[in-house]
Amino acid sequence: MLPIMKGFNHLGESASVPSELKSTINLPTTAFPMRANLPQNEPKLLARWEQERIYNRIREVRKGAQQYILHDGPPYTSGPIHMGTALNKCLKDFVVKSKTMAGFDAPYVPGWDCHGLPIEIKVDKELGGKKLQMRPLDVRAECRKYAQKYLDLQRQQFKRIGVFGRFERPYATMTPHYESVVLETFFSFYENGFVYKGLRAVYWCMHDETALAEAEVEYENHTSSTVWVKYALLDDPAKIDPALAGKKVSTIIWTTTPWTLPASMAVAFHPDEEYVALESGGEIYIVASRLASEVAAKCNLPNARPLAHFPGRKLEHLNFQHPFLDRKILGVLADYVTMDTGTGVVHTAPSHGAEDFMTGVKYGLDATSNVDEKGILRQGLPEYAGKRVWDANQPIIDLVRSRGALLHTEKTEHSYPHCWRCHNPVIFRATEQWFISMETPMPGGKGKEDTLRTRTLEEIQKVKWDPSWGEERLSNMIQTRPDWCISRQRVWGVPIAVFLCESCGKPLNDKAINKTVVELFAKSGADAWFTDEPAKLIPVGTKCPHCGGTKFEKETDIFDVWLESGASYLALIAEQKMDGEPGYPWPSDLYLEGGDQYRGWFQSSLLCAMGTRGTPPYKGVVTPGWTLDEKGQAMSKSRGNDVDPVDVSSRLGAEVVRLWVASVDFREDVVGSEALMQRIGENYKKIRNTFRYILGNLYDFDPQKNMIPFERMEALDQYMLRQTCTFVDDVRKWYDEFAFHKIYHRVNHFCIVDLSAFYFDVLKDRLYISAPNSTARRSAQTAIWRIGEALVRLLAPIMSFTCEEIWQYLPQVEGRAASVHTALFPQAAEVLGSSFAPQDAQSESDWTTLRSVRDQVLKALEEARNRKEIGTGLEAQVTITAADPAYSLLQRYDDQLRYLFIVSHVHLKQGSGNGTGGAHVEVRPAEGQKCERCWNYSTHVGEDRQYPTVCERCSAVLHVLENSTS
RNA sequence: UGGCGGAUAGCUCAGAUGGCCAGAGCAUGCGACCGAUAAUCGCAAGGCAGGAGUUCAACUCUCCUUCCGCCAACCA
Repeated sequence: MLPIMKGFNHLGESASVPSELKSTINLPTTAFPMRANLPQNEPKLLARWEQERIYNRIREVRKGAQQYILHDGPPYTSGPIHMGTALNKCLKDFVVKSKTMAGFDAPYVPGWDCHGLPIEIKVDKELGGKKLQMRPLDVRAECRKYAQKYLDLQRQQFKRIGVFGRFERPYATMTPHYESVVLETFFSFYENGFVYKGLRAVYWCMHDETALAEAEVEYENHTSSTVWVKYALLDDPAKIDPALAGKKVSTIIWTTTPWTLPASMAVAFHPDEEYVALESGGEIYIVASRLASEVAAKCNLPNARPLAHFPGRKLEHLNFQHPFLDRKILGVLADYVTMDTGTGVVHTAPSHGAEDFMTGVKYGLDATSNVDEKGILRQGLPEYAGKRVWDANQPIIDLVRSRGALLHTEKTEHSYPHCWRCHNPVIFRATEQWFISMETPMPGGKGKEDTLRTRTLEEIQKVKWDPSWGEERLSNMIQTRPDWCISRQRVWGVPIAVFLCESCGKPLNDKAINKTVVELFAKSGADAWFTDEPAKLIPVGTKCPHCGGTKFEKETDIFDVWLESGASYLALIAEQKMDGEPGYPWPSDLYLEGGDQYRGWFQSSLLCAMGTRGTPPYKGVVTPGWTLDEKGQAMSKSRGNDVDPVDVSSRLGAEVVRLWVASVDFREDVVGSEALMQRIGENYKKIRNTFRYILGNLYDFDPQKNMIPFERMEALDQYMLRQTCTFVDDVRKWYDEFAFHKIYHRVNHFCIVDLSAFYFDVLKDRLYISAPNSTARRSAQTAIWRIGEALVRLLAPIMSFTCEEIWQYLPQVEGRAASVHTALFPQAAEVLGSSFAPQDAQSESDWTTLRSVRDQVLKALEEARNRKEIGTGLEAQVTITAADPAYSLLQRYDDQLRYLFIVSHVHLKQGSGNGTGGAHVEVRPAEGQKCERCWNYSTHVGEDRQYPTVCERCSAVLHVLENSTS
C-alpha cells in the first residue's frame, strides 16, 4: 500500500508538491539511535549479559573446540583500577574474545593478588599501635577484609569496562585452595633440594623486634658519634707503591655507627678514585686524595705530605688489622664509596648494611650478626658485650682509643632511618632467611652444570617474546639475579609451614608431614598454621634427623608474595582437576602484563614452573608499555595526572576506553588523556553512524527473500564486497598478531573513506531513488547487509557493547547466534556469499582507476564551486578527457560514471598519449531542469505528463510503484 | 649509575631488506549540502628530536647528545 500515491492520483496536479514525491523515495529509517547514550545503556547491556550468563553461554558454545589459554596475571587488591590496569584488562579481553570468535575455546579466569606488605601496611595504619598487641590471626582477618573489599571493587570495575570472564569464581591468592598450592609449590622446591636457609641484611626495629620493609622506614635526623679509626696494613706496603717499602702503613676509616666495628670484616675503596699515602709523624696513612686535607685536619696529622698516589683498585685483597679484635680485614672495592664525607675508606660490616652485605657476598665475607633481636651485642669483648647498640658506642670508642687506633671522634647530626611506627632509629641486621638457590642442579638433569639458572635461561629461548627484546631482558635478569629470598617476617601471607627442631633449630623436611600440611591448608586455609598446634600434625615419635630432638616449633615467616603469584597457573590447573572440569593445558598459551613484570610475575612464574615442572608456564609473553599522560610523563594518582577509566566510562562510556586501548600501539608506552578520550568519542560516533546508515537502509530487506546472488550484483557492489574480503583478511590477521591499533586504523579508514565518503555516498541515489524491490536496490542492500554482518563481528571483541546492540538490529536470519559474542568471525569468502574468488585483479585495478578519476572530478567540482558556478555536484555536468587505456576503461563503465561522481551528466572524450589514470576534467552547469524527485538535472524533465516535475528515470520508477500498489 | 626500550604532521598511527615529491584518519581552516541532519560531502594547510659518520643515496645503518618510560626500590 502506498497511501500517498493514491492521493497523488486523485489530485492529479499534486505531483508538483515535493513532499508528496518525497514519500516515494526510500529514505533510511531505523530505531537504532544515533546517539549512543553509552553511560546509560552500557549498564543495561551488562545486566542482560549477567542475566544470560554470557560467559557461561560462550563456554557451552565452544565446548570441545581447541583451547586457547590466556592466563591472567593477578592485579593487587589495594585500590581501585587505574588506566594501566584498564589497558591491561582490555587487551586481554580483546585477545580472549577474538580467539573465541576465531573458534577457540578460550576461557578467562581473572585472578587477584591479595597478600603482601602494602595491604598489611594500610591495615597497620588503620589499626594504629593496636596491631602489635593483636594475634596474627586477627591481623590476618583485618587484612583479608581489606583485600576482599578491593577485590570486589575491581571485579565490578573490570566488568563495567566490558571484560568477560569467570568473575563469579576468580582465583585469589588468599583462598584455601590457592594457599595450599603455594605451599605445595614450595615443598616441591624444598624436596628437590632447591631451598636453603642463609643470611641476609634487613632493616630491623629493635624496639618492636621486627623486620621492616623499605616502605616502613622513614628518614629522620639523628645525632651519632662518629669516629675516625686506624686500620694497620699487614701486607708488604711495597705492593701498593715502591715508595712505601718498609714503612708503617695504615688506612683510616670513618663511621657513624661505632657499634658495628665488632662486625667489621673489610675496608672498601672506590676502584677508580685516587688515593694518597700521607706521611706524618713517621707513619703512613692511606686516604682518598680528595679528602686528604680534611682528614689530616680532623685527625691532627701535622705536616702530612703525600708519598704516593694510586687508584683504589691497588688496595684490593690487601690485609689489614682489625683495631681491637684478632681479625684480618680485607681490602675490597665498591662503587658506592663516595668522596663527599669521611675518608674515602668505608669500614664494611656485612651483617649491618645493605651495601655492605652485597659486598660481603661478593667477597665471601662472614655476615653473621652478633646483635640479637633486641639490639644487644652478643659475644665479643667484655667492654661492650651485653650492651644495646647505642649504649655500646661509647665503650667501643674508648676501646678503640685504648688500642691507639682512634684518630678523632665527634658528634654529628645526619639523616638516619627510623621505624615509621615507633620512630626509634632502626638498624641493619643480618637475619636467617629462606632462599631458593639458582645454582641447584635440576632434578633428573644433565648434571652439576644443569642448574635452575642455566636451564631457565635455555627455556627462555623457547618462549615467544613479544616484543622480542623481552627475551634479552629476562635473560639478563636471570643471568645476574641472586638466589631468591622467599621469606618475609610478616603476617599477611602464606606461612612457610615448616617445623623447626626446638633444640637445633633445623627444619624438618618430611614428605609425609609436608603433605599433611598442604591438605590442611586446602581444607582450612593458611590460617590453620596459626591455630593448630604443631603436635597435632606431627606423628608421635618423629625425631629431628639432625639432632634427634623430639620437640618442634612452627616457622613464623611467610612467603614472598611473588612465590604466591608465581604459582598461579599451577593453582588454576590443580583447581580444574579438582573440580573435574576440562583440564587446562600445560603450558598456557599467553601471559600478557606490563614491563614491570619481567622483574615480577614473568620471572616468578617461570621459576615456579621450572622448579615444579621443568618447563615455562607460557608459550608466549606479550608486554604492553606504560601509560603516560599527554606530556609523556608516567600516569600516577600521586602526580594527579591520571585519567580514571571508570570515570571515563561513566561520562563517555566504557566503549571509549576500549576503543582508546585499541587505538594505541600498546607495545610502546601509551598516552592517555581527557582530550584523547574526547577524540576517541568522536571517532566512535563516526563508526556508529556508519552502522546506522547500514541499518537504516535495511528496514525493508529480508535476506531470505531479497538477497541478490553475487554474480547478479552491480559492479560497484561486487567491488565493495571484494574490498570487504581483504578487510576481513587484514583484520583477522591482525587479531592473530594482537595488532589492535592496526585494526582500529583500518576500521576507521574503511568506515570513513571506503564506506561513508565513497560507497555510501554513491549508493544514496540508488537506494533512495530506485524502486524498492528493484534489483539495483536489492543488490546494494545485499552488499551493505553483508558488510554490516562482517564489520559487526570483526569489531565485537573491541566494541563489545555497541556490536551487541547492532547485532540485534541487523536482519535476523535462521540459525543466527543470539549474541554476537557467541558468533564466529566471517571468513573472507563468506562475504561474497558464493564461491567466487575474493580477489579479482581486473576489478581491483579498474576500480582503483575509477576512484582516482573520481578524486580528480571531485577536485574540479570544488574549484567550480569556489568560482560560484555550482553548489552541489548534481548541478554540474563534467567532461572527462582521458587517453587509453583509461579512456576505454571509463567507456566500459560509462553508464555508471554520473552516479559514481554524483553529477548529472558525464561526457567522455578520448585524449592523446598514454593515459594511466590522469584525466582532464571540465565542469559546466548541467543542462535541463532539476528533477524534483532525485535532484539530478535532466533535459527530459516534464516529458511525462502524469509526473511533470520529474526526470525520465524517476517517472519510470513512479509507474512501477503505481503498478505494484494497484 | 647500570639493564631494556622509545622519539615520524597538533593527536593516534603507516612507512620489509637504505633509493623514485614521507602516507592515512582525526583535529584545524575554508566551503558545500540541508533526503545518514546534535549528521553527511569536498578542498586546503601541517612532519622524519638534535648532531656527526658510513654511502652515489639515510626517516631507514653506526656513534654521540637531549628528552621520556620500565626495572634495579612488592604500582599493569
